[in-house]
Amino acid sequence: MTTEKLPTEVRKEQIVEAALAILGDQEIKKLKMTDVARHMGLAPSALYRHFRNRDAMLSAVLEHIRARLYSNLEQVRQQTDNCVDRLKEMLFRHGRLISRQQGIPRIVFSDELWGQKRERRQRMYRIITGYLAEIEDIVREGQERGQIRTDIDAHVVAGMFLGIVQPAALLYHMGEGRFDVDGHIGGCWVVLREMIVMK
Amino acid sequence: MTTEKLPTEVRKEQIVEAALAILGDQEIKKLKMTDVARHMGLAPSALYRHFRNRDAMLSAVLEHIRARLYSNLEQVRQQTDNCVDRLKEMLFRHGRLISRQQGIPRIVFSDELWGQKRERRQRMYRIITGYLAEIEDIVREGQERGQIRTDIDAHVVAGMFLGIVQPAALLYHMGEGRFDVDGHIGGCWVVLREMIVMK
DNA sequence: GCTTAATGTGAAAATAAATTCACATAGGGA
DNA sequence: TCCCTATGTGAATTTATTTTCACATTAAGC
Repeated sequence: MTTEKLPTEVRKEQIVEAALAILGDQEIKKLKMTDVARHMGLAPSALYRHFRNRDAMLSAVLEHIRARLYSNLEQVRQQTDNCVDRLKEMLFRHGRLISRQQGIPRIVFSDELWGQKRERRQRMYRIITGYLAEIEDIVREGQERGQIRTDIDAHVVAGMFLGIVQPAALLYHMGEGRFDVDGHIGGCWVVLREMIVMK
Repeated sequence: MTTEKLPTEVRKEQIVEAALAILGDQEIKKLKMTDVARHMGLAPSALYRHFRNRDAMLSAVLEHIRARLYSNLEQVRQQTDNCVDRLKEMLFRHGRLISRQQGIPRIVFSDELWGQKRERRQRMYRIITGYLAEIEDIVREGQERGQIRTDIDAHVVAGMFLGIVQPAALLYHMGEGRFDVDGHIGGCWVVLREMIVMK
């Protein structure tokens, strides 16, 4: 087989995307080098030109996810100025990530990625807690601007955000797409909004 | 090495417990036959006298978990009659399961166990949704007895239960025990209680 | 056009884990 | 007591996957 040759930068990106595509797909399986390679029409050994080993590849996948989550955050900040709307938007975007994007949310609770290597597990932990801290910031800003009740702890709100979004991902994947993510998130948002908006 | 000989019934139980102990332990790793065997001072091949293969063993582990969760439910039902108290008790028991028991909550979101085999994934899905249905029942009963607000959907409350408990498990395991499960659950309970009790 | 470094390949080796198998033995029941 | 079977063992064997390696090829710069 003769395959086009591309610079590493591009290939690295492609490999990460292939990995994500595989993880996001129907079947829940271990991410195999062979699969990733096949998905891109390369020999498995080609992957080693771009990543030292499987581990390095997984780390790159993780980094990609981190970037995605944070860019989402950035976009929402620019999209609207109202903190309640920002929260809502983040919630629904996350929902879309679960049901329509590639395997990002699945990875968040996957042994596969953070399970084995301690260092990676810690990185994942920091990604999630960092993300939650950002949500917390949105809430706090909303409180300062009088859009959100001040007698409710911003940290608790961030916890509820995770509490809405994470079980949805779990049930969606375990239920093989049967679980109604949008419905769940929509319903939860009504309750959450009710609870936090200034009356 | 000369090891005592025990009847299968006993051994099966021991094997499942060894598996759970390993999963619950510090290091998050793939459940290997070798590890389970070593944990009990047996040769790996001995395990095959009791389970056809690794898969059958994992299924037994899953069944054990199911039984544990449901017995918890049963105990709480007998312990108190007040539905709000029952909910609280379930929440805190689950918290203890996360931070102090063997690896049950970790398994709930583990690719390792429900990831590969479709049939097992579906079973896990049914276990969780069934458990939530029971929580929902507690809520509904509380509503009928006038202990819980009726203008709030029992299903939503069950969803929040999962939303409190599951992220706690995730963060506890990823954070290597650093995450304060009791604090999280305690805090959430205050909010939840506030939201659902009849005023 | 040539050179060469980066990228790709297939086959083989390394690693890892599950599983099988021939043999050993404990211990409950005739 | 002796037998028979369930349980246990260690040493292969199988299966799955990652990783290495010697060699091929492309494309970018000279």
